[in-house]
Amino acid sequence: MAKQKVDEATIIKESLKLFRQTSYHTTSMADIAKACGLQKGSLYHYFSSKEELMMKVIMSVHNFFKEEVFTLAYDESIAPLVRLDQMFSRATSIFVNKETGEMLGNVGVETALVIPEFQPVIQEFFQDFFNAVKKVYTSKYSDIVANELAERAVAEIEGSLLLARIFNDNNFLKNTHKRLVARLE
Amino acid sequence: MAKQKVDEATIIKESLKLFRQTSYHTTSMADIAKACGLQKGSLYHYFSSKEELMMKVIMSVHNFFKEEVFTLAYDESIAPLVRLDQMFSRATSIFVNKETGEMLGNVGVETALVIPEFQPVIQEFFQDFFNAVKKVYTSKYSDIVANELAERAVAEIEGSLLLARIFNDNNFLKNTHKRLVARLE
DNA sequence: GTCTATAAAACGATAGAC
DNA sequence: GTCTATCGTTTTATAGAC
Repeated sequence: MAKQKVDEATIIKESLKLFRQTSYHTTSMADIAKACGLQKGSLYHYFSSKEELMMKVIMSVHNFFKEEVFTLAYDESIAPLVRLDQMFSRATSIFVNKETGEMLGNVGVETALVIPEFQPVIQEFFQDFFNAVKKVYTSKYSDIVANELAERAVAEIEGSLLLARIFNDNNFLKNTHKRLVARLE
Repeated sequence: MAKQKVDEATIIKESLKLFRQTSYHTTSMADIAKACGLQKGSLYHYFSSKEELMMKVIMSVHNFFKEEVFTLAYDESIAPLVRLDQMFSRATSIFVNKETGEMLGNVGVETALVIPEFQPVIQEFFQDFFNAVKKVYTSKYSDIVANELAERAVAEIEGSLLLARIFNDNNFLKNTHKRLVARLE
């Protein structure tokens, strides 16, 4: 047996990095292979197609957010304001990070529109995001108001993320974080 | 001389429609030619490359917004609240329209990250958008507050546009429009 | 010898460009 | 229509661990 150069998790991580940097459609299997130190054909030992690889990347991002971000919303031992602050802090630092950074916003739309299989899993990510934010707002507001605030928060975060990337300026994210937390005070 | 089947404006319009529907990178020159009833080679009579075509599409969208949307912000004969309402109404109806609909958000990021030439022109669009919104808020708020509100408004609009496309539900846009106008009341 | 992670080469399709 | 490049994918072969 040939010595194993990489494992599946490494390929997913490298793919995420590339998809985030240069989008799904402009990242080739050859690019991914090169980043992993493999020949592109060898990738098919781990994944049956580029779409299957992308699907696993999406699920990997979703799980990471579940475990590292969304979970904070449900920790009743922490005050709501602190929970929200921590959640947005973590999300922001993940988004800004060039390695693991946000991908499901821009790349999500890019792919969800063209590859129908991706749409439901991307929707699930945003639904979980929304639910987590709403949960915290519910501690202070009625269900209907919490719903509106959560919808607004997710939109604001994704929009400021888009502006941050277009203007190459992370202050858009930082300002949004501040505003969202202030809304709970 | 052979009869001219289409003019440049028609090609730009058809390209915009396709880029919006299926993104820049998955729309081929053959797709565009087909939509125009041309041979793909004929497109190079009008544009030297796909990138040049895209650049003209971006500028076309920008001009359309300048003339149809942003201009409203500077019409002092109309009350600020009405101006803002009209601006967001028009922007929303353009975004929702499948023909001319918004493109510089999602496709903007998709291309700006990969093709550096696009970044400054996409930035200009958002700067003009921001300036127009800020101008209206300035009638009621201090410069610093108007600045913040405008930044927030643009982020919210772009974010809700993203959610509208991912969930295939235009209510995200309608709700955002309502909230933004209410903020001026 | 068998299994498997890799490389190498080549496939058909399609891209942008002329 | 043709060209060249490159895409995602498939196939074949090889290297080394059990």
